[in-house]
Amino acid sequence: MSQTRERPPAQAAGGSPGAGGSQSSTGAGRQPGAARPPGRPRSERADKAIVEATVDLLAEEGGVAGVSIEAVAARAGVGKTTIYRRWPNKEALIIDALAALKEPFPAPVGASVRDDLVAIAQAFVSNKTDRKRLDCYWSIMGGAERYPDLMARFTREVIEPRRDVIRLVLRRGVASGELRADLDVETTLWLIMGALAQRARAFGVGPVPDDFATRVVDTLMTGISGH
Amino acid sequence: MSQTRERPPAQAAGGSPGAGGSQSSTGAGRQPGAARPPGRPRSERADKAIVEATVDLLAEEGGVAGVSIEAVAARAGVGKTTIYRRWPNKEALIIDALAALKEPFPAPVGASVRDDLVAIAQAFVSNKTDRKRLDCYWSIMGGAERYPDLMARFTREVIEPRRDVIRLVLRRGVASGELRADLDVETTLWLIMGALAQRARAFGVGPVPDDFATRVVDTLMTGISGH
DNA sequence: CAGATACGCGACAGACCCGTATCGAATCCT
DNA sequence: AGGATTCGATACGGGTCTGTCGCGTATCTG
Repeated sequence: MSQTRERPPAQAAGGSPGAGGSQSSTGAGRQPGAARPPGRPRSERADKAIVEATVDLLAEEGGVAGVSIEAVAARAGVGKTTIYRRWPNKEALIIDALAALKEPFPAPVGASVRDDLVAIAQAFVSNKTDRKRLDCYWSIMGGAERYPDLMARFTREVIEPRRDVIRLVLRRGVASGELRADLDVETTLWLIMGALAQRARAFGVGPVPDDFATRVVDTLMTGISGH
Repeated sequence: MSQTRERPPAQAAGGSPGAGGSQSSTGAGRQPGAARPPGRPRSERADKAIVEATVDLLAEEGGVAGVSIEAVAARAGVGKTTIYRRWPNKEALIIDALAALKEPFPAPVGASVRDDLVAIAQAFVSNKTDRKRLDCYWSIMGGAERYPDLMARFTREVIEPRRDVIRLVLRRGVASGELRADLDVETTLWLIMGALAQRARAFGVGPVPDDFATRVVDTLMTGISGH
């Protein structure tokens, strides 16, 4: 869906590229029966540098508009040619680069649903990778009308899997009786994610306090009603 | 804080410019004792058109980067000169233009705190002006690191006053006993605003359903705990 | 009326970016 | 060795945007 140049991808495209990265520069994921093409193989090092530079820029610049191919090339220490040989344009590059943020999220199994939710929420606002993910989220959602495909794919491949983790925890809570039997899972999801995402972005009122995750979960657990 | 040109502002700057807009093109808010400057007065019509075009573009383009002076001028049917005569650069223009979104929000006084919250939440996601405000919010927050002054001022002058309305309702609920005596007002605020803002931006899952505001408030009121 | 200023329009230099092309050097296979 | 391909670097034409300037016209004051 991204490469339009002559060569076949030779790139991640579904697999987990960051798994090994071991010895040889290539020869790992080669198709059995497909001969290696002649000539110098593409640099995996360049692949990684480009994707990382793209994600970093997206997170820092606060918008797709701030990511220019030239800036990516400079930051990755790579020629523009090397980028255009792999992706036809900026949007395709960003779409592929976002796959770098996919790495899923193991559902914690702690003493209680409350503890699990707190653990997830805590990671959401304090973990470094999660923070980068969140910055990219804001960058993409801000320009969502401009790049709907980008938003759709990011939502499907990065956001939803993480929401699924919370869904799982919530359903487990319903099953165990820790949560209401008639729980509105989706609305609860919006409440949790919304509060965390919004608060994490509001620099004006200072950094996210340590106990914020706890307060969110507990307020939500208990409810605000007086009875 | 914005105009650097020779002339004094002659612009809103604190007042409510959209109130009258009645007959004469000027002569309304003139200082008693200060003589009117010679020459053709600045067009109020251009003022309004520029500000409106700026806000619209900010909401539509999904980012500060998408607002160019040239686009604003074209959309407002105005020469670039007319803009540069009033504001020194894009950021100053946007800062002033956002004042157009200030109009506060009367705290509803309905039968119950729950009804008030639902009313506010409903307006938040369905009212047209509120939707534009929300789009601007996303645009600005996305590029918050790039334009911290812009975000700070927008937060202070547009967002916080509206949060204050909800704070008031929540405190009223605590006083009347409808809400818990030990309510964590700020966290509750993040939960409500976060859920609404996030959901309103997630086009991928369809438009905001009519009952979303109700579900958010009720889930929050009741809590999710099983006991 | 004359003087002062604002108006919309278009031109301009400088900056940035896109996407392509070309270069010599490097890397891989046969 | 020789052919194929990629590498980073650089240059290019074409586009958009910025902020300034000059033009002829419109509007207001005295």
